[in-house]
Amino acid sequence: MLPQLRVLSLETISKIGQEVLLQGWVNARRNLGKIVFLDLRDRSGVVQVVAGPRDLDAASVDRLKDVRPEWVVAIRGVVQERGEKQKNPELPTGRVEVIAKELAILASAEPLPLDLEDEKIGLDIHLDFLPITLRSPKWQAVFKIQAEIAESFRAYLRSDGFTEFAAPKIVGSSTEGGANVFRLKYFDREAFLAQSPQFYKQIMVGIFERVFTVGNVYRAEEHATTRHLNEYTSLDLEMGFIHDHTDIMATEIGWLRHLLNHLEQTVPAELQQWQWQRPLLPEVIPALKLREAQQLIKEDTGVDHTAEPDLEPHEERWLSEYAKAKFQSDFLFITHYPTAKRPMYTYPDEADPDYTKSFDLLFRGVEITTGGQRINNYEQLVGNIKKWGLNPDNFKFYLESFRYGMPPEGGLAVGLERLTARLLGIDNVKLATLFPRDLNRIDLQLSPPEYKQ
RNA sequence: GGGUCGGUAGAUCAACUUGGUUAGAUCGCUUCCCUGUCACGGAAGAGGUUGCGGGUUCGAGUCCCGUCCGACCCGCCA
Repeated sequence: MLPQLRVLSLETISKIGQEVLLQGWVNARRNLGKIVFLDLRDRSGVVQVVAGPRDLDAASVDRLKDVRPEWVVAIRGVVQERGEKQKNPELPTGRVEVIAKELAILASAEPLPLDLEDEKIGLDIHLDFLPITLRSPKWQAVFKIQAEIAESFRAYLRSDGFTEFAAPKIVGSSTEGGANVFRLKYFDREAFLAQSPQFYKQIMVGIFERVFTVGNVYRAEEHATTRHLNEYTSLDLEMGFIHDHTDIMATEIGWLRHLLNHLEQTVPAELQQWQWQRPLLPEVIPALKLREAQQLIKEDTGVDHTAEPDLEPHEERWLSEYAKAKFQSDFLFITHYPTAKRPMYTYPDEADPDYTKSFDLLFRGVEITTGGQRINNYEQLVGNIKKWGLNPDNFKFYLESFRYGMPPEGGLAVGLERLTARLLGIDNVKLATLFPRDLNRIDLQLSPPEYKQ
């Protein structure tokens, strides 16, 4: 067997003539008879290994016969510059190759049930085989990018005086009303999976002024669309001492600008895999009041939805097209949603109390953010809880923050998977989710028995 | 919850409109040949109760009914 050497990533193959230990998966195997070429993949990339009887010991030659794609192997060899005719300028490591001297098999692999390079794999098959489909560079790229989106959120906010906290996922009362909650047994009583960290981030404003949290939230809605999940990752921020909701919008614009630069700096190759088109982000994202937006749609299409409390999905798409053409922006804020259709903590506009100081952010046809100013006055908040038909006793814990001094504040929540999907032009949000939970799927456990093997 | 569309080798699809011997193709898989390939190439081969059940018919992958599964749209939301 091979001596235990340290792992040498492919990035370090710079010194010609160096002896290295490579550990990775076999990406491809080209058997020319006596000589075998292996493309070996590790976290840093892919490199060609040349395995032939001239340099390889007899036992390794024997083991080599069995090696197939996705087998995990360790190879001791020497880095060599390729001959002029053998250089492949299309590959990042096409200038070099590793001459194998010894090969050990760390794990065998059954033949793949699908083709990792196949771009047309069905959604169902893709999701059922996520543990292997995610190995392809294209899907690796999605989730590397997603990790950097979350990283950018953290980095930007931290630099702006925000403190990160972890919000509980098991909660004693359902927060927002509206959306359905997952119920669960909590010892001898009932509890819920959190639909949002809303109450906790507001409470935390009373402590740190500016906070953010990144975590999963749960919605028990029986929807089946390309933009809904039953578990998704929410990027939440909340900040005190604001003037109104526009301060929150300004914070979001600042982050988005940081985000685009951060991605282009940290994961340029991964963006390129998805034919990255940098979103149009003007200095100030255009903003329309809901009623103004509906009026525009009415004028253009003749369909009068100016009495509706929210936009329909096709109207969101229409408005995104409009904003792109009119303002050269892939983003569009819609503000001032009706008070009656927003949660009880949403701040009403003093000038027009039927509408709120709230906003959604549309990005390439889909809503990716909801935010706004919150009611920070204790009496007003209690009054609203009653007005919404809720019992203030159930909100005592939450209300303590406001009873004992809460500054004017507000915040927002961004759907991480939706943002990822829209940034990369992925049609279905499930494909921008590592392990999506939906109506029909918790990994394989809700799938038909024949898939379980 | 309402609506629309779909289900054929391991994968991606064809054959369905107009019913007709042994349901094809590509990739993958197996065996053999090959020391400069790079998604290597070449030769041969295996692999399908056409989701399931029933019906119409001399005959059904194809038409009809039921059922299961899935995708998409809507409601709701991020």
